[in-house]
Formats: sequence, structure tokens, C-alpha cells
Amino acid sequence: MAYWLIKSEPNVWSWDQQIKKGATGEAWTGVRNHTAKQNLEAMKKGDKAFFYHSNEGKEIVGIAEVIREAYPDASDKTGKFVCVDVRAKEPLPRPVTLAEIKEDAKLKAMALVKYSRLSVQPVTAAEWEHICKLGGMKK
DNA sequence: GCCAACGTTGGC
DNA sequence: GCCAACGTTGGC
Repeated sequence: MAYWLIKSEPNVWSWDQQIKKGATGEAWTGVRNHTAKQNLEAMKKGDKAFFYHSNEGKEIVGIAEVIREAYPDASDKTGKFVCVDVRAKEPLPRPVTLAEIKEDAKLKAMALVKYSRLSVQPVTAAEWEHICKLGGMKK
């Protein structure tokens, strides 16, 4: 089981929209960056990912689950990039903001802080658990 | 194959 | 709206 963080601008694709998709999930398309692409390809069915709102909010709002592994992104005409399907798993009782992450000694080394432009990034197990705790998750 | 110019992302 | 970071493009 691996952990990830996926970013979306809420005015393009928000957590609320993701929730409405329910168990069917939604294709996570639009990645046009090779580092992010490699991360997408490394995702396995059942992996969990934090859902982060960039620009507006700048906070982790929920937990998504990978339900389909990497396949060609239909929205990419060049055929080079891939997407995965994700579904909303559960919202965080309390969103964890970027400001909090930056202030937290355990989290300030996160890719989210260091490589702010990367839209799909790995999260370590320690980071995952800590953010869950901050977000008010029971476990 | 190097590197400058340019475009995009995203925080502030 | 500005700017820093970084990826991509194109001339040589």
C-alpha cells in the first residue's frame, strides 16, 4: 500500500464534485508532467491519496482511493500521458492547510512544500498518519 | 547536446 | 498581479 497526494484546482475539479461521483469514481486526467506521470504509473489499485485543493483553499480536504491503475489519458492528443481512476473515500473532519504543513516539523519536508508545482506526489507512511491525525481522522 | 527564452503553475 | 521554480522549446 502506497500513499499519494493529488492536487486539483477546486474551480476545475473539486472534492465536492468527486464525492458526487460516488463509488464510480472519476478519471484523474490532465497530467502533463513526466514526474507526475511516473507517479501515476506507480499507483496501485487500493492505494490512498490525499485530495488537495490548490490556489483556492490550499488545504487537504479528503482521502481518495485508486480504483483503476494507469491507462492512456483520452484527453491527451499526443498519447504520451496517462490517468488513473479515483473515488472519494472519506472527507477529513478538519481540512489540513498548507500553512499548517509548513509549520509542522514532521511535515515541512513534504514534496507538497518542496515541489509545489508537482500535481501528483508520493506521501510517506509517517506523513500520512500525521496528517490523518491533524485532520481529525480516528485512524 | 547546451543553454537562453519562454510558458505554466501555484503561493503570496 | 507579481514572482519564483521549474519544465519545455528551439537556435546554434
